[in-house]
Amino acid sequence: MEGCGGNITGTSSVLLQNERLPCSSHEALDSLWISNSSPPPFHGSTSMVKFGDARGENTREKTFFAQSDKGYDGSESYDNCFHQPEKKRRLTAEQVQFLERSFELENKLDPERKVQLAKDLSLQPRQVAIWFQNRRARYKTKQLEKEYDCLKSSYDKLRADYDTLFKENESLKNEVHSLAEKLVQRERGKAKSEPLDSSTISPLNAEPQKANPIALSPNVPEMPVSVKQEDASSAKSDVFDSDSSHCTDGNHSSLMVPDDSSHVFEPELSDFSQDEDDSLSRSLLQPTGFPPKLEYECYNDLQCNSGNLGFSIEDQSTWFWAY
DNA sequence: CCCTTCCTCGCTTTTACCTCA
DNA sequence: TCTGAGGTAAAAGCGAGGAAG
Repeated sequence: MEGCGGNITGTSSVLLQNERLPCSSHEALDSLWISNSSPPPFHGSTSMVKFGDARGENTREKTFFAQSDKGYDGSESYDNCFHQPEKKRRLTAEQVQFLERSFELENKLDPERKVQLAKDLSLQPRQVAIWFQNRRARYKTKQLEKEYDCLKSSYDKLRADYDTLFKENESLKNEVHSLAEKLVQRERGKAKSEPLDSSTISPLNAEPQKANPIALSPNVPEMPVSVKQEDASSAKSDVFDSDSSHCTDGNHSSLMVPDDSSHVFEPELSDFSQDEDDSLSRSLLQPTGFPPKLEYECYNDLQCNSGNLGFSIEDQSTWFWAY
């Protein structure tokens, strides 16, 4: 009964751990092979010499062998040892360490390797296979967690970039807004200084005011209503009419900001002759280069969406993918 | 083409072990 | 110090599906 004594070898622990009948023919052979391996496999290979030397350094290992000792040295008889319902036994730290090293080399088991590992660790080949299976599952979980963290950090970065750009966009829009307001006031002053003669007011002169979105914007408190009314009676543009059909909610003034901005960035209108002024206005008022109609129509919604910085959906897709 | 066997995988259950009140 | 509840990690069970003979 020395095998059940305090000096529990790897083989005896195997007997403890693996008393369940194997469930397949090859496992039956495995079981026979394990129990018939005369020298304790722990001492049979060079790797296991180290493995055996490491024993006792780990408390869990101690626990495991203490339990084994209890099974053999305690009140329970030898028969009880082998006929009581099998209890799960955690692999020892050394066994796990050995399996981990093997897993690092190759996370899949071929039959020969499985048998060899089982032999080295005094485990059932099935136990080795199950350990690898569970280990692969854990590895996969970790990988998923890593991927999640990676994606999350990427998302956070994109989100921060977006917030920055959104604020910048808002700031620029406010700037455009205020400059447009100044421009309207300047236009009003110019209109007052010049006599209101219908013959002198060319459609081109009136066009900036007609196209002036500020005049329609309910968001601008300092609205030059008088100017609007003066011109609107005679110069109510088709643009407004056509736009109004799309902007029935009256909140689309900002859609026309690009027009304003084109004026805003005019050098010094007073330095130009009237013809130059007109031609410049005409060129600046050309719709070419402005976002397509779709964007105008969707701009307000896009703003509410707060996820697009005013770019069209199509633009967004390419814009973000550019990352 | 069908059947059998073996293996892996994903999911679930069971068990051992730890922590804490 | 002991104990029981609760939580967690790991070993093992189970069924589905693929590959090979």
